[in-house]
Amino acid sequence: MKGLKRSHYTNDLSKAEIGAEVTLTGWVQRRRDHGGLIFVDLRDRFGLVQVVFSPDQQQEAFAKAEDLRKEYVIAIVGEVAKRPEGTINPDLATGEIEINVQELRILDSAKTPPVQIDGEKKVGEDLRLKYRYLDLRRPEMQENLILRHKVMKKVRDFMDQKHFLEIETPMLTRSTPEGARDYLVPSRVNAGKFYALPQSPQLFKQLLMVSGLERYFQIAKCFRDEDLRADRQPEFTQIDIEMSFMNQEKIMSLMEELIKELLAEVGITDVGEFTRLSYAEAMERYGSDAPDLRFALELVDISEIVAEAEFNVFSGTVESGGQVKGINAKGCADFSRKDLDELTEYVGIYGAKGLAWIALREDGINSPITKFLSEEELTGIIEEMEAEEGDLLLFVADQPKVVAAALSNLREKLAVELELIDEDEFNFAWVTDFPLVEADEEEGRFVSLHHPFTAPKDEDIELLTEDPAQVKAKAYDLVLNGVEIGGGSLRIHNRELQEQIFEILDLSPAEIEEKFGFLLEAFDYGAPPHGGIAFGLDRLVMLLGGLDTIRDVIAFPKTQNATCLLTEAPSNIDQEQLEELNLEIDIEEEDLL
RNA sequence: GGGGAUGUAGUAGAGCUGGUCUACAACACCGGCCUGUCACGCCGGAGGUCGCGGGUUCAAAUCCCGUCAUCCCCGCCA
Repeated sequence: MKGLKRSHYTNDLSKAEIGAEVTLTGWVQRRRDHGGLIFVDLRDRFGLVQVVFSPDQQQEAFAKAEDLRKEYVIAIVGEVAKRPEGTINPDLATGEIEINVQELRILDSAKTPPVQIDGEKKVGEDLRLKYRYLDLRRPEMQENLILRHKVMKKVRDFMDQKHFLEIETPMLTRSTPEGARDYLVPSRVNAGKFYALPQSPQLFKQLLMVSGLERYFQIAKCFRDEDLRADRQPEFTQIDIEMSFMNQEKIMSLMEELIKELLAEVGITDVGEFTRLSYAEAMERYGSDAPDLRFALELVDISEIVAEAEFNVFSGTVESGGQVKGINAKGCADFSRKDLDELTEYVGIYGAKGLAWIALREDGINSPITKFLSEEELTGIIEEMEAEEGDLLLFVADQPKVVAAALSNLREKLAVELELIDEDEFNFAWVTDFPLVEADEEEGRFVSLHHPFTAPKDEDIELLTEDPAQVKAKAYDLVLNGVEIGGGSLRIHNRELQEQIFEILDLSPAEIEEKFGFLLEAFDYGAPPHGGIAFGLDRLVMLLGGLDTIRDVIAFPKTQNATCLLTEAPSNIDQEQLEELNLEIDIEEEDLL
C-alpha cells in the first residue's frame, strides 16, 4: 500500500466533502457491473460507501475493477461527488454521495466466503463458528462487540471516578474445594501438582482488602468446567468489585448508579426503580430466586385450602410436607386438551409428576379434579387465585423445590406464549436475604448458597450452631428480566467466624488449614469489614443487545461441547509434552481421535 | 449422564404417506451482454458420497437401528 494512506472512514463522508479527493480502504461488499460502469459497495468498520468505476473517469482503474469480487480488500483514491439526480439512496448513511475512482489498488483477493456476509439469511451456527473471522465481519456482530467495548469502557471510567483501582489477579492459582469443577493446569516445575484457573478472583480480592487497597475492581476472566448453556460458557467475564468499610445498602446503591450509567451509555434511559425482594418472597411469589418481573402470573399457595381435600394428590402431598401452588393463566380457559398435555409434559422436565387444571369456561367449570373437591374448597381456590370466567388455573403439587422449578418455568413459558413481555423493558430487581447455607441431600451436609466467605446476618449468628439452615446471609443478587446478572455479599472478616462457617460446611480443621489457611492467616493481621459483587459481563451485554445467547457477545466462543470449531481446541498433545509434565493418558487409543 | 430438535449443491430451504428423484427452484459462484445501479437486470453454465455406518426392501433422501456434529433443555453451574 505504498504511498496510499487512508484519509477517511466511509461514514466520515457526506455532502460536506463533495469535491474532495479521498483515499479509502476496505472490503468489497458487492459489485454491480453494468458493463460500461461498475459500482462497488466499499465496507469498512464504520459503514458503506458506493464507489464508481467509469472509463470516462479512469480507464485503468475501470479495467482493474472488472476483476473485483466479494470481500476483496482494496484501496481507492477518488473524488467525492454528489450523486446524480434520482440516484440518491436514502437507506444508506452515505447515500447522497459516491466516490469517482481515479486509482484502484487490490490489496488482497478473496475466495468466495462460505458464509454470506451481507446476507439476511441465517447461517448455521457451526459454520459461523468455524469461520468466526468472517462471521465477525457482519455489522450485527461488530455492533455486539462495540456494545461490549462501550460497556467495559464505561465500567472503567465509572470505577476510576469512584476511586477504584483495577488490579489483576493470577490466572494460575490453586484449586478450591467448593464450587464448580476447576480447569486444571499441570505444573512442569512442580511435578504432579496442578494449578487451577480461577472460577472467580474471590480470595484475591478479599486479600486486597486486607492489603488496604479499599476499592478494587477488575474485568476478570473466569473459568468453570461445567456443562454449557445459551448463557454459560466455560470461560466468561466478570465485572468483579470489592470494597472496604461499606454496608450492604451503600454497595447496592453504588451499583445501581453504575448500572444506570452503563445503560445510559448505550441509550437506555427509562430504567425504573430497582425492585427489592427477599429470597423468601421471590420463592413464594415466583418460585425463582431470579424472577422476571416484567409480567405478573404470580404463584398462589393453596396448600391450606386443599389440605383435607378428597383429592389425594393434593392432600397427600400437603400431608407429606409438600405444597400445592398454582398459576392463574388469565383468559386461557379455552386451551385444548392437547395444549394442556403439552404443558403437563413441560412441567415434567422439572420433576413435576403432573399438572392439575381447572378451566372456568363460559358453560361452567371444566376440570378433571373438581369432582374430588368440595364446594368450599373449590370456592376457596377460585377466591384465592382471583379467578374469573375465562381463566385457566394450573396446579403443581410436590415438594417445594419441584413446585418452584415447575411453576417458575411454566410461568415464563406462559408469559412468552401469551405475549405478556414487553421486550423493550429493562426490569431490575435486587434479591436479598438469601439463606447462608442449604442442605445438600446427596452429600449429606450443608453447602454455601453463595460462597463460604459470605457473612451471616448479625441477628442470625446465634442460629449458626442450632439451625444453620435458618441463618440468612448478607448477600444480594441483581436480576434483570429474569436473568441473574450479578451477585455479591458482605464477607466474613475474622478468623473465628470464618472457621465456624467452614465447620458447618463440614470441612475438617486440617482441610481448612490446607485450603484456606492463607486467608485465615491474613484475617489475623487486621482485616477491614468488606464486601463486593460480581456482574456477568457477557450476560449483561447480551441483555442490553437484546440477544438470546452470550455467544453473540463473545468474539470466539465455544460450542456446547466446549470445543472451538475455529482452532479445534481442545486438541491432542505430543507424547513429549505429556512426559515433560509427568502425565499419562489413561484412555483407549482408539478413543483418542 | 439424560431428554428433545436439526443435518439434502458454497448457503439457506422444498422433497421425507418408499418407486419419472436421472433430487427441485432460490441466493451465491463461473461465462456472456449491459453507462446509474444499490438485494441491479437479462441470457447461458457448472455445482450433490441427501452428515456417516449398518439394516429392512425388488427398490431408501424418504422406514428402522447405531453413530457423529450443531443447537435447546434437565442434571451440573459455591
